Amino acid sequence: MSAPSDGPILDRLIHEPGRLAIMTVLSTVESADFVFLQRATGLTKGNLSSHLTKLAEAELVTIEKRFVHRKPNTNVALTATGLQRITQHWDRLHSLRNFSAQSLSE
Amino acid sequence: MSAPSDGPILDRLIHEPGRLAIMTVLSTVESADFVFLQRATGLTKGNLSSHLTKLAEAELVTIEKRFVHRKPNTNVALTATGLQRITQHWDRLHSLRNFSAQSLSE
DNA sequence: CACACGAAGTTTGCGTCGCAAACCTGTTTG
DNA sequence: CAAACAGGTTTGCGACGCAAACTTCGTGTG
Repeated sequence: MSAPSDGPILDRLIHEPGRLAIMTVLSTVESADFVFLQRATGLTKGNLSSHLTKLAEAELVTIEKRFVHRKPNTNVALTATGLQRITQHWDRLHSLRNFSAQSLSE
Repeated sequence: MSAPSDGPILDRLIHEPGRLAIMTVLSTVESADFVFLQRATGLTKGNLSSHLTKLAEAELVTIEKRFVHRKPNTNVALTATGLQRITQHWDRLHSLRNFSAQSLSE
């Protein structure tokens, strides 16, 4: 059967709204800096910072800190596993949505 | 613009994996009882119970407790607003996924 | 009858988490 | 120089989800 009770356990680390937004944006873009991500996701600096730290600890993103025009510039990109995981997460969301009740009838 | 920073703030109450599963299953089915939902979602009794309580407190579902064949039977259904909210939630997830970076360029 | 057992839920304890607010550090601006 | 600002980081705390313990009612079974 292919009920939601199967594999599709949603990973909280990625599912959390802020991080889902971050990961999804990153999956469309090669790399992005802190300010861009903040605008793209609507997160506050503080929350974006701590979400990025978590994602980096899980090795889903890489973070590079530089100076550009004498200002700090934090550049973020998905790792290979990060890309795989966000893709998989969206797949699981889709299969959850496409769930149909009769698959439980056995 | 239609960036994720706009409306699409994801509602944690519905977004939580267990409740997202519950609500999604309920949206396909008119009504379901406790045991059915447990199998459909893969949640433990305890967690299903507490999630249902939260959903009921938010008036997204109605809960009716009966006895069937002398056994307790808890029947759950979406309210009108519940259906609206889960539908809206999936819409927002889709627009998040379909986000394209250039909408920020202004 | 008494006692165990199971089904169907509920309650509790606790570690974890996300958020807002405070803080930090270097750079312009008045 | 002081003040404001840009770009982040750290902290405090209330809320939350999970697993495990508890409850209640009904059904064997010796």
